[in-house]
Amino acid sequence: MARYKVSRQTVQNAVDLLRREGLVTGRQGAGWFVREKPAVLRLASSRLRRSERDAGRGASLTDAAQGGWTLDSKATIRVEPACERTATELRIETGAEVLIRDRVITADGHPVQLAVSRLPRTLTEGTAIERENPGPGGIYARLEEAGHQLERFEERVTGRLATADEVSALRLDPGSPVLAITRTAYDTSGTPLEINDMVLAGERYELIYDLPAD
Amino acid sequence: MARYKVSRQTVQNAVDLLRREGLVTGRQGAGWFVREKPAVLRLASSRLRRSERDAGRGASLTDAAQGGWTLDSKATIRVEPACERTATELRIETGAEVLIRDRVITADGHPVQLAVSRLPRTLTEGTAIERENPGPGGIYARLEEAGHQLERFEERVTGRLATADEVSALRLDPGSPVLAITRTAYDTSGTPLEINDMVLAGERYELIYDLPAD
DNA sequence: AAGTGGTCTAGACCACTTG
DNA sequence: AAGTGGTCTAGACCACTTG
Repeated sequence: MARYKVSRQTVQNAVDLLRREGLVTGRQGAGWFVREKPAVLRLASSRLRRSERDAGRGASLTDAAQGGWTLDSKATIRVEPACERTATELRIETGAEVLIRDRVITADGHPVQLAVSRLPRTLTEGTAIERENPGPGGIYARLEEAGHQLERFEERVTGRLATADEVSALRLDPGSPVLAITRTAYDTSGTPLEINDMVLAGERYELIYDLPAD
Repeated sequence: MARYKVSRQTVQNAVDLLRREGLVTGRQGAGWFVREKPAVLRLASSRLRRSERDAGRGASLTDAAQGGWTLDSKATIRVEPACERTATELRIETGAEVLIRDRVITADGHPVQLAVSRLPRTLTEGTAIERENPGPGGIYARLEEAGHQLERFEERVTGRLATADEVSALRLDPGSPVLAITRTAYDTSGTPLEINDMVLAGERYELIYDLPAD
């Protein structure tokens, strides 16, 4: 204000621009700080390979191994009747039981990803998928053990601004961009087994996809 | 201001929040308007298949066919010496000639994507790749005709906020999220042939990737 | 206690559009 | 001309931190 002879509000607007560009963070009472360039986590597309599951690594842990991060997650498990969207996408009846695994994934202790996974209850009842820790290779390994051979995954990616809930869960600054990914897992008969809605801090992740030319 | 008995600035801040969430747009002198939910353009991963090129469709046109959009693009072609990053990624010498195709892609007349494509000049000299319109199947078809068989593509995706330049080029509201994709095309010997830096209006696109399970 | 950031009021002026 | 949005000044108060 003194240096440029402008009012408080003008400085606030200026510094708010820098905040929204992700360059600085303000802490009330403490000051404005240049933001540390957040290290990029890479989700190589190899993370969904069967060889990784066979080696006992779930999709998230494969990422961790790649980037040198210590990944961890807390899961809340619950059963709910399928809403219309879920029913359509899982091709089950509206109201049928759905197992929901609601996870917060942390990297070196910091929350970096939200993941809400939905499966028809008929596939999960009595399996380790209903436990917080589903064991080596994750839920995909358990599905295959139960005879549901996976064939392919589809990921749909969009970019948008974080909602208020995401801002608080991922400790983002308001107005931060996120990557929203919806992954569907299909078995060899083309039946969807799982839908996973993920939200990632946009600037902390780089997604890597490998695509064949023919 | 009258309804809630608050000051002008307070209303401005409130409405600015809605703007950043992508819900409304302000036009000076005209008013605030609820933003039309922008239709989603889908980039199916099939867009890089050889069958599409053989059918005469480039990657962008395949998108268009899928979503019912009329896609168009304006390209500026230029030759520059390779900067360090480009040289490393294309595995050529710093300063070697690079062909740059700088494109703005429009959907139904509205700019929706920026794409800057870089290829070693040695691959493009005397080919239609150096023309604004490279012909049916796009530059990938021309590369294969010249004997450079494509094997795979790698796409790296991040989410971030639009820069000031991107805001004006894509007619975005300030603070809008974008998807930044860097695609590298490799031939059968594993040599990179092209690097394409794309910037997409985050909320207008949904990227679709297909991943095999094994 | 003094110095930060965050947000607010009241009033002003300019650019743009015509509800 | 009157009504919009955008931005600014000057001053105020509260929450939080300790430069």
